Amino acid sequence: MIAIAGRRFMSTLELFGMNDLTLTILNPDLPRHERCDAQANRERILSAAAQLFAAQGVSAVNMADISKAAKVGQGTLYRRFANKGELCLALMDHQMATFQAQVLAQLGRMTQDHTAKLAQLQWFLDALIHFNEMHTPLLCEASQSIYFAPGTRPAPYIWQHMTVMGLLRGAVATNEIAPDQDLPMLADAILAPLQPAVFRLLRDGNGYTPERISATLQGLVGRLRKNGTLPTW
Amino acid sequence: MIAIAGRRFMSTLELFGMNDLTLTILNPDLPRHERCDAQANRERILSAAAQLFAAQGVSAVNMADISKAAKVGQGTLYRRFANKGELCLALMDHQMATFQAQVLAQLGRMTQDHTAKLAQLQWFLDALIHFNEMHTPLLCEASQSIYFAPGTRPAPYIWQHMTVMGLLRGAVATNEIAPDQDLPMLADAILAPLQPAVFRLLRDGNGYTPERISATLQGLVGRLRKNGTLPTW
DNA sequence: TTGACAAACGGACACCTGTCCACTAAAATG
DNA sequence: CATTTTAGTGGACAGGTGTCCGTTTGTCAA
Repeated sequence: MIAIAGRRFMSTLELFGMNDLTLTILNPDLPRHERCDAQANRERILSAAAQLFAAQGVSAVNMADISKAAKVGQGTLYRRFANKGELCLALMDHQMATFQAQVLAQLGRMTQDHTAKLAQLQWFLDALIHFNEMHTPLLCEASQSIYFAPGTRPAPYIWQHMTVMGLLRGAVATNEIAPDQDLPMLADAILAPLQPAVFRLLRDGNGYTPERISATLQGLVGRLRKNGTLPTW
Repeated sequence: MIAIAGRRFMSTLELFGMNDLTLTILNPDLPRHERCDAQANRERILSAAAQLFAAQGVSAVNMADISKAAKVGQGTLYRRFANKGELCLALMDHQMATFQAQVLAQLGRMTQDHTAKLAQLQWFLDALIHFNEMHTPLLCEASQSIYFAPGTRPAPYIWQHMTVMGLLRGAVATNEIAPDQDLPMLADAILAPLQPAVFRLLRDGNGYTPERISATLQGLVGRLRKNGTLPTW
């Protein structure tokens, strides 16, 4: 029986790329407990995967390879990470948290400096583009293999969306943009080109540079402002 | 002769959703020949697939099922369609061609009526959204399994991009929008939310209606106009 | 017609992903 | 410490994709 109960749930969250911080915030009280052998295995798996990915590229490595390299059964591997995408997300967890912290700090600074909200949004998009640029293979793998129940979305995307929404709301408050807009959908539209698969298509399929992508998105955001003038930023 | 000639190559193109018109234009002269037994098999496969998809849903049907239902070996199936996505695209070929023709006709009409180019673009995006809406499962399957060589993109997307580009150029010519913009990238940014996978995320993951998506995109396009006023359309 | 050859055929097979389940061992309990 | 509970383990296996290759068959030319 039973056994796996709580574990299954946790992995569902981890699958969404939540780091402990986020997890704690969004789910203050959850089934705990990961046995120490389990934790050791988790770490062996992560480091084996990191090595293999670095050596052969993300797409050339399969789950069996990883379980062999980590000296762990397949069942164990899949118990910790339901699929390759989840594993990739876990590998980025730390860098994701760092990135989020930096963004938060910078936006705070800009607000203190009275930087316009739209300009903050433009900065954020640029930062996000560079983050995507650095982690394209892992992000693509993750976005490909993770299953989304209707009404649910992966945590990284939720965070991005929340951030953009917050800035747009701020821009409404400061009278930078018109208030009668569908802000949630607008945020999704702005973020669409940064979905990993689309981003890769733009980069590799179309040959656009990150700068070019960034410039166009910033142009679009600049045009949101009420008077329609070009952004000064 | 011939009839089916050049079929093999054609299938490579069809994989990209090209109809005969497009094909002819882009590839006036190509290796010919598809044997008549091959053509018969192709049709048996397509109709078997259509039936199975209708009965059980696209994702519930696998290639082995299709080959069995079509009374064809697996090898034959894969010779005709390298993967499920290619097959899906082939199933939409006719409707895709029809849609393209209708779009072309309507845009021609609008141009004759001196409708503004940006308004034409807004109409086009709306039409595209409804096309996506009708074919989401097939489009998603197709976009998932087709491999893109760097520098290449699937034909449906090429056509969409060309259309948007043409309208944007027109809008520059009629002085509706500023000329100093990165039109190719802008077109991609506008189309990004309509990539099948992203579109499905917006619909199912976020619960947006097609109308809501359409309204926001049209808002974005409206803001491209030089003076920044709201669109009259 | 007939012979030759490329195209087409079909099913066995290699490879991967993800699940299942009988067994093991960590941790909680008394 | 002994016992019970339950998370954790690992490998066999089911299911699906796509490839390979020996055999068959349409087509063309003589």
